[in-house]
Amino acid sequence: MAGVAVREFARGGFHATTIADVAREAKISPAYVFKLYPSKERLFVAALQSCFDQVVDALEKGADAAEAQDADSVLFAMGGAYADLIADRALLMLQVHAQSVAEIAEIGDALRAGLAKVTTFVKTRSGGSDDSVQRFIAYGQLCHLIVTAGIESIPETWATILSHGIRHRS
Amino acid sequence: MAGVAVREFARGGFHATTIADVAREAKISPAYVFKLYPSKERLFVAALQSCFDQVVDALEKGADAAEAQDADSVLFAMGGAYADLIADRALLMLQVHAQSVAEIAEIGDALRAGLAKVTTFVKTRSGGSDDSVQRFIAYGQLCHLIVTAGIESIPETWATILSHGIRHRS
DNA sequence: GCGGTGAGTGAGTGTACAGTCACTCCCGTG
DNA sequence: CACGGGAGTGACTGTACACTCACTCACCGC
Repeated sequence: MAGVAVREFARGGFHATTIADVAREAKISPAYVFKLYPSKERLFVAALQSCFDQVVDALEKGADAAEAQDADSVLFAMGGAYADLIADRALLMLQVHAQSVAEIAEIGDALRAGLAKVTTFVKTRSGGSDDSVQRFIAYGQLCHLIVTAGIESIPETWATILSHGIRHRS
Repeated sequence: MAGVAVREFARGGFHATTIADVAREAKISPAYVFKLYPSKERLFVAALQSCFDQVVDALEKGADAAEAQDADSVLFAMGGAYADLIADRALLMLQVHAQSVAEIAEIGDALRAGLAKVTTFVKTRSGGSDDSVQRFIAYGQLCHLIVTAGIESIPETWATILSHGIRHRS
């Protein structure tokens, strides 16, 4: 259910995705969605929490698989794991959409909670400096821009400057 | 008119902002908005173009005011100018909203055009390396995250890691 | 066989919004 | 004065959506 909501909200964002969309994809009636979640906002929040859980999970697996365990190697491995995770775009798009409706109190709170979890995890698991962690997140955000704007497939100079060295699939 | 559209779309994003909102703020009737722009999408695109024009303008003024003219100094000055420009959040929010509705073809095109302009300008005016320019944009995106999620006013550790050294006003 | 309970739904309701169209008003020109 | 046209609008339409509610049905212990 939350998984379906992730995919649907990732496609259309909060406002352009209807409860009927999610219900159809989950093969239940719209009315039943409201039995499970009290409002559209809360359903979105559930999807966002699931999204951040998956991100932290992926980062952890990436870190565990790192060859060396110094901060830079771990951060590098985490970056690779993140790139793999968001290959299908859904988790990435959901974060971007969440950012754009963060003014809705419940969603803003969930977004901050998710970022707190990710940032804290990256810091403690990698043991890197504050600056390294900040840079890790900054390049993650650049990655979001590249994907949402479809920059990776543009051959022009400006596009290659932005996406140089950023890993992605297909 | 485009200025009003920037402010209104920045507040609510594409889907949650109505033509009536923009019309009210511009003190004209909704019907007349459709005389000036053929669709809501095109109005949004006009706002986005105006937004990127202002960004490039601000970067240019910042670069001109830089003390030294080596690449790093110019980039630093541009960063400061950008921080000043987006102090009122409207231009920043509009970019974030644009990212989240970039799947709408006309908007995606306008977004890419804007990014092309900004990136190309930063590269040529600063004369910095591709990597420096990429880093400049990456930290710009981090800045967007900090503002949209309201991280700058959070005293917790994770929040200070993300917003350390990022300039902002008020 | 009966009452209770949880899973699930069909059929609505009220409202809001993009876009349209026929129209008025005003101002400058001949 | 007449009149052409640009600036601007009121009133409408069709549709879509969040949310509600009374209801059904299957399954359980007794």
